[in-house]
Amino acid sequence: MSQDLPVTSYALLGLLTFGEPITRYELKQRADATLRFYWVAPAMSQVYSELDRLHRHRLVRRAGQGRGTTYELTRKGRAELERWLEESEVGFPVLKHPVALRLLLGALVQPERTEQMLRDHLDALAAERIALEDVRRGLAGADGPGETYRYPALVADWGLSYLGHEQDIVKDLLERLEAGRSE
Amino acid sequence: MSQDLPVTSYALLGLLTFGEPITRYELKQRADATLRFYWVAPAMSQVYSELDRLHRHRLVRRAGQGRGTTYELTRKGRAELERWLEESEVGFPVLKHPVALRLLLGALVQPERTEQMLRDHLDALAAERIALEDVRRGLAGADGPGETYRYPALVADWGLSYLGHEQDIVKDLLERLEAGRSE
DNA sequence: ACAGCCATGTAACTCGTTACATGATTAC
DNA sequence: GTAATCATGTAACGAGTTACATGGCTGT
Repeated sequence: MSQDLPVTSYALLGLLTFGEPITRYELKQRADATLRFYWVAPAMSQVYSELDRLHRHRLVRRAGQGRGTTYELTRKGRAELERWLEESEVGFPVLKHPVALRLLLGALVQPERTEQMLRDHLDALAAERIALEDVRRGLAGADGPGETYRYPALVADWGLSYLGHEQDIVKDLLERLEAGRSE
Repeated sequence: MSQDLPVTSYALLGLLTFGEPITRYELKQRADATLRFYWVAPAMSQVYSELDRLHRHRLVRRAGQGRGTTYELTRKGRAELERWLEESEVGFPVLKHPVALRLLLGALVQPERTEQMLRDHLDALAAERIALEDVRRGLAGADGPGETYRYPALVADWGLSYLGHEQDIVKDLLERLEAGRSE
């Protein structure tokens, strides 16, 4: 492999390392349930095209045909995933935060609008947190050192801590806005 | 305007609301200095094409020609930006976090590799924080309620708090990894 | 029977990037 | 003079999305 694939390819390949061979549809669900918290939730059509590419590169193997075809890593796929983890550059996280972007432009709208947006964001954060707590619970029991879900559990804890802190920040911002408004 | 433009268009339009008319080159620098912390740092070529589009829609006005042409909001541009802030859906933040993605796959590499990655990430976070602290200092003095940089200052504080918390989480993860390894 | 989900696939489009190309201005 | 930075622009590409289309399976 002379050139790296896009990161999302490796992310999907990585999801295949947990458990049994799965269908593309199931892989999409797994991505929606886990990957979306710290990477992306790829469109269904992208799951199809990415798996086609991974198959062309012999990094995954199909089993069965037609409806219910499952996919699993090949030995080459695992080796390539390990190589990528070892050799490729990691890169800094990218955050696309529409709420922060709109807060930046708060001067253009009524203060109440901005405050309402932050309150709505608090609701969304609470919902997101519940979803991630569900994921975290599903990992419990096999999350100790050396166990299957150790690393996924660490990532989930990371996400939960992030969401909790985000809630704290937004509450604090709301207070500062309200305090400034009544001056 | 029957259809929303991409969010990045509004982001760039929004950056034009602060201060005097600027060139596209300066707009790119402004984006690199501020927008990148919570949205994206668009490529130079995208700044050109986005401003072309904004100009086609009469949302920005050019002044001068050739080298040094500056851009500023039109009245229509400001109205459209306000409309977008009021009417469009906000959407949940998207985080693309290569470090978390690799931590998920920690089982595939030597533990020392993962720990080194987290230490490198701590360094990167410290550097990012210094850069954002510079930005924050530049806003001080006009960041009170009702002042020009009030909202940008709130966003910068948000970012600083986020980075600080991220540092704490990563330190904690490192300790958990090291503790688990010596069992 | 019918609704809803499961499941698979294609086509068109666009956002955004990288690579390429050019030349003016400034600092040393 | 020459290197670095300022500044402007085009072309090709690719990742990822939305929209479209089809049909099997399952529960009521």
